[in-house]
Amino acid sequence: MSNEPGNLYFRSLFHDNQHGDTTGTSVPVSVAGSSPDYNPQQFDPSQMSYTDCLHGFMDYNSLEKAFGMSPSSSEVFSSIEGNQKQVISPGELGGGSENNMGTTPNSSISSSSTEAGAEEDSGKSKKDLQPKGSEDGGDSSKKISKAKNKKGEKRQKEPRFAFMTKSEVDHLEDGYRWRKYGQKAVKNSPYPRSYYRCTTQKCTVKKRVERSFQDPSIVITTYEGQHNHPIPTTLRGNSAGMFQPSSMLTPAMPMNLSSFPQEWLGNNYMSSIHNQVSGAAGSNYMHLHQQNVNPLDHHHHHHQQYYHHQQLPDYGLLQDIVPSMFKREP
DNA sequence: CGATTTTGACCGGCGC
DNA sequence: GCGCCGGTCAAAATCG
Repeated sequence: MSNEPGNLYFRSLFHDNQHGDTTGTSVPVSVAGSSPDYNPQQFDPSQMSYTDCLHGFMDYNSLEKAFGMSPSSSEVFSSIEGNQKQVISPGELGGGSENNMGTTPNSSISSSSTEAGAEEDSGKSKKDLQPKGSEDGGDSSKKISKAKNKKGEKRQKEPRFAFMTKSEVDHLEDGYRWRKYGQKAVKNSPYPRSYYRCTTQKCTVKKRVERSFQDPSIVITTYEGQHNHPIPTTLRGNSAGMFQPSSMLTPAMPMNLSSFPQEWLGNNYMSSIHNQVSGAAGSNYMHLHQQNVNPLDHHHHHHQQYYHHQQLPDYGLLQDIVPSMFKREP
């Protein structure tokens, strides 16, 4: 299914520059600056716990362990794999906001927040119908001989990491070079899903990009695998500069959405989580609430992040692994 | 002219 | 076993 389970970190970004994607160096980053309660100091001491957890968690080795990729701890989450069946509740997506996106698509999170009924239309008329065999003459030669992986390792168990981004552009600039290798229609969605692969040789990282069928302004990006090379383009984000809310704009810093969540989970991004995500630790997802964006701020580059996590097919829930980070502050 | 995108076919897993 | 479906391949088209 299209909405396959996965840990989804929902991030919302607002950029005024339309289609600045390929240039990629001007994506502004703000850190929850518009949140009324924003208080950078509150995270540092108290939230150190989950930040710390994330650091460990996002470390790749730890990630493997935590997700049961190493044999020693695999059984820990095997149960989680078994019972995850839930689907995102559409209503939860950005429930608090009104969809006033009509004129200012880049300034507010518009959640359709419709009920599950949205899945109806579309879907029909897939062009994927059977290949009409024959005609055309000699056919058989066109078979694809894929290199078989040697026995045991069939399916890749690469960790997948998905997040949602409110963006007008489908493909977000993250500093890496990607080559598109496929596109498929998503079931129950009018929007296609694109498949990208890192162009660096020997790098097997893949990436899927699709637009939410519920809220077209939201892009769901899923990274798979781990880059084994530095970012080909320029600089990377540093947590130092972005930590202070005053420096909402960090023009020199692209989004740097790497395939690794540690970069932005490890630093101040957590503050955004803490502030903007309201979720029940017991539920399987967290719903987002939108802080009001006042029109005056349109000229600012608001880059707000929301994290929305769902279930992962292979690795279980993030909150199950690191429950502390999903606790709501009283 | 090389690199990338487009796009239909093919593959393999899964459910019926 | 067949058909659906998500994912991938690769030839053709397009881009820079």
